[in-house]
Amino acid sequence: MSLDGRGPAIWAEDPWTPAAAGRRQLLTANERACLAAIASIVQFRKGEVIYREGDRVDAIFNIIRGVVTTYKTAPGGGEHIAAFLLSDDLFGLSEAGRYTNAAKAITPVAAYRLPAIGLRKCLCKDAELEFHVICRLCQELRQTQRHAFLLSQMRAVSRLAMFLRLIEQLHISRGERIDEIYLPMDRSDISEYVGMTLPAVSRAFRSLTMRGIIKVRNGRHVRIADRNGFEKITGDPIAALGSVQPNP
Amino acid sequence: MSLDGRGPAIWAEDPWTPAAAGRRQLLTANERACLAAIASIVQFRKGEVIYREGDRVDAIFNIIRGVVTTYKTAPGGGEHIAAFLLSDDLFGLSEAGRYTNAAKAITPVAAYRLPAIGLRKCLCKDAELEFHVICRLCQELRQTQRHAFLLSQMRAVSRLAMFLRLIEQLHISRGERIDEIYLPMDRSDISEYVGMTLPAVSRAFRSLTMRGIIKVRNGRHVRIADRNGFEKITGDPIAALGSVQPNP
DNA sequence: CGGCCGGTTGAGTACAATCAATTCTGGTGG
DNA sequence: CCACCAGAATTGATTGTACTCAACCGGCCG
Repeated sequence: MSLDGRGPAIWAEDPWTPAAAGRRQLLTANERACLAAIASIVQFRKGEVIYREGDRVDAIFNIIRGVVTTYKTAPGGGEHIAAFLLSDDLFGLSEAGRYTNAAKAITPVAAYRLPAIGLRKCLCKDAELEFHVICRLCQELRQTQRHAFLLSQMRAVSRLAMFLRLIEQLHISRGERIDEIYLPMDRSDISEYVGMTLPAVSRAFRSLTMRGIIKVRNGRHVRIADRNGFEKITGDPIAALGSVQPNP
Repeated sequence: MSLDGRGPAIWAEDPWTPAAAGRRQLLTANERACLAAIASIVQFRKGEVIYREGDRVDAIFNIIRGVVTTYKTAPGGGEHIAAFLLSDDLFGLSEAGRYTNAAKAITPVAAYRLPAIGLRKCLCKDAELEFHVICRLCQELRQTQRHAFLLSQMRAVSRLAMFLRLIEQLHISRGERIDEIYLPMDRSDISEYVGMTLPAVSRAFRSLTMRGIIKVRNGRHVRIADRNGFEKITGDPIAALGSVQPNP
């Protein structure tokens, strides 16, 4: 069991620190080593199912590289993607000892596998570590709330624009330089995340493109061409804070 | 500052304990006293706004009695309700020192107000307490994921049925005996939670009623008349677990 | 009694779902 | 290198659902 030279990693902002010091590595070398001691490294092929909804929880995962989705199957048979997870993200949320969602790799994935029992021991020993997990959970919760907010929008273009903003923020919060948003998932994944059909996603892309709001290259690279119009659609709270609001 | 005789309370299940021991009080008398020491009790009238999105976070709240909603305002001006919070729930999620949602009381509310600084000190002193907060956050996260799942449904009746199931589960997990689901919120709140217009909610109620799936009394009391039909619509995972799964 | 609020109902319309056909793209093998 | 193929993505035509706007009920309170 190689340790990849470093060990598990958790990145998050402290939700209570006002100075947006930005996302940073939360774990000390010590903590990473402690986690590494119980972890093994696992690999998944593109498209491979990692676990199913309702399976007994034996482990939590910490992504090293690649993209994972968690998802649920609707009564009608349709799939609903709950989240896209990237490197350093955790997944394996459970309820009463069972996974609440299924998970699958949508790219080749490498991850640390942290057995639940060992992890729990680590947590109870280290209050600092626990606090970091709390920070990460808060971030996860905010992200899921944003997802729900997106889904509550009635117009398809709003949903797609908000989706693009979410992905953009994801990249930004990782400190990646971006003039262009890279979409690691295909259109079908997007449609399952934003709660529309695949053709509707395609049309929404076209609508935004033809209005000059975005420019699409290669299907997976999107550039915000008209930031103003874009924010008018998404109601970007960050921009709203930054820009002036003289008379409400 | 009275302590209400007991002090702050957090209820949750341990997500990793398979034996569904059910929801229970997580805090020891000690911990409750510790929290009580920094807490004050606050009251809000029905309809009163507790804080706004983007306000500086000075405190987290723990509900004693009453119902609170957290919500966001959409670009178009519409409101989106992120969650309904009941007694013993926590609210005041923050990002970079600011509230991520607004909060308002939809009934008269009494709550403990826990200053953020003091709370943080309490947390870092007590690994046990932190673990309980983690349990609670996981529960919150699951709830929000279910909300997103609900919102991803395309048919209005599905959304409403799932909403009713959510509220039912809420009551059940609190150990309340229920033959009838009580809705503490009005139709407008429901519409803002399930992402539809108010008339659409009304029609969905009527549709379920006329199909014999539910019976409505007084607008705020709903009984599941046809549990089978109901679960066919919601795809109840609990029922799915309860039913046979001979070969996984 | 009359206004007000929460809730329901009705008519018309617009948007996205549906089903299906077509184009585009990347990868493979001749 | 190009032809071919399979999957992804776009486009088209039609239908249906839920939004929109507006009128209407019924209880509650002044």
